[in-house]
Amino acid sequence: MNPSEQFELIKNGTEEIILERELFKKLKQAEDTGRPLNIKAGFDPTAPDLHLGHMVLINKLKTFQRLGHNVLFLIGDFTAMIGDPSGKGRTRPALSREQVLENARTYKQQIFKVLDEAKTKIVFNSSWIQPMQTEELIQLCSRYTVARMLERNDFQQRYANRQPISIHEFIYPLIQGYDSVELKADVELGGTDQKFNLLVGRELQRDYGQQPQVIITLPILEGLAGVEKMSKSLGNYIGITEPANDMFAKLMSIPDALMLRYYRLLTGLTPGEIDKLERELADCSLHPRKAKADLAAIIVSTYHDQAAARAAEEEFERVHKLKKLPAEIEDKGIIKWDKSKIWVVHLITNAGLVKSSSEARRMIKQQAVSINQALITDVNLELPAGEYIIQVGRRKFCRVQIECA
RNA sequence: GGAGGGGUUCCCGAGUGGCCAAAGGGAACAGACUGUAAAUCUGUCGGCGAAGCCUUCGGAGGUUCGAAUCCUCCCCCCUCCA
Repeated sequence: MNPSEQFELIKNGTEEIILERELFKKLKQAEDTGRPLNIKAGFDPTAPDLHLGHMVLINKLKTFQRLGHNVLFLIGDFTAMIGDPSGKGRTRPALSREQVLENARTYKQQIFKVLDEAKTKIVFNSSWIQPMQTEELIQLCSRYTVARMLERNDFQQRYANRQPISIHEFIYPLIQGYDSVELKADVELGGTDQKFNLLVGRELQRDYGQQPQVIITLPILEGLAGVEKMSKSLGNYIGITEPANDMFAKLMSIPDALMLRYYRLLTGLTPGEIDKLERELADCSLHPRKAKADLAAIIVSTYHDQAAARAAEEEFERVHKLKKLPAEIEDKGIIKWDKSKIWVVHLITNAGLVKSSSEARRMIKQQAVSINQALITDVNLELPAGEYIIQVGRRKFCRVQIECA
């Protein structure tokens, strides 16, 4: 593939490339010299549970690998150690060496679902930052000024709004930038929120006499509700190791308005194909539900396989369209009860389908509870011993056996 | 060292003695409808076998018939001045 074709492929779905002509030049250089580019991307060692939000970036790394370049998968174990409170006021506990390595292993298991292991090098920034002498660190700090630091958007805002900025937050971008120097990165990828930090890397490389890295920022993916960014702590994420059924169902629950964005950022369809989808949705020749189911199927087959995706779709139809019981219902085993009958409220609470008896009452009142496929309307209902299939809401099911005294 | 602002139910954020289990928004959950766990509408959103009772508003005491609200001490966060 010639450099301009490569360039277009890389550019697709990105937010910004700084600078485009430098990227082009580097691609050309790589082509001419046969030396692949070093593509850097940094990750937090504390969150080995990757979700689709991470995959926007990882997919882009994959694109580079397809084009023959090398990925430097940087685990920021040192940076995480000093913590990045950024407003949250919570210092992270330093992870032990073993813990970091363990997390790195989990990363590998996940990223190699997509990335090419042979073209990926996993590196830890503690290996060069840790041995750094205080003197060196101070020298590093001397290369940047407070005024320039305050250019960073969130610093600027926090400063203006009289919100705290800790000193070490200034060191954060410096170390991240220094990583690029150490790795001689040609390109660094990051979310749009990382733009400033990525730019520091450029400056520092120039300062250390290296060719500055090209920066590529990628959009931040919104989570399930479509309002906030996808993140584990907000609980609005789709993990890439989740079971196919859950993945499919969660994808079906995203707002329609988010669909095309997911297509664009997560599926690897070409811009042309996505434009076509958009047109078809607009003129109603493509049903939104169909479009979303296709999206879900594509994504599920990426992290599982096509058969799993098909099965997940069938299961989804069965439960949500035909309102039938799912193929597999969790068996909660036997519950021993010391009375001759069990009160429904206790039954569904003990089966673990609701957190409290108040919630159980509410669910019954809201006509959300069925036992053996029959709607429960009486909060005071008592049931004898036996096996029950309980359903709460549209998606919580279980089978349980009750043994009464 | 000095002056001031603040800690509220998952999150944001009202509330300055009873009408407060605590406004409003977000998230979440349920029902209806549908095209799906979209959208929209409606409802729910501390606990208890509940017309009643119990526990919550940074922590510990106190004032009061009655406190998230007033007082005392303590912890934590922030800003400004030096």
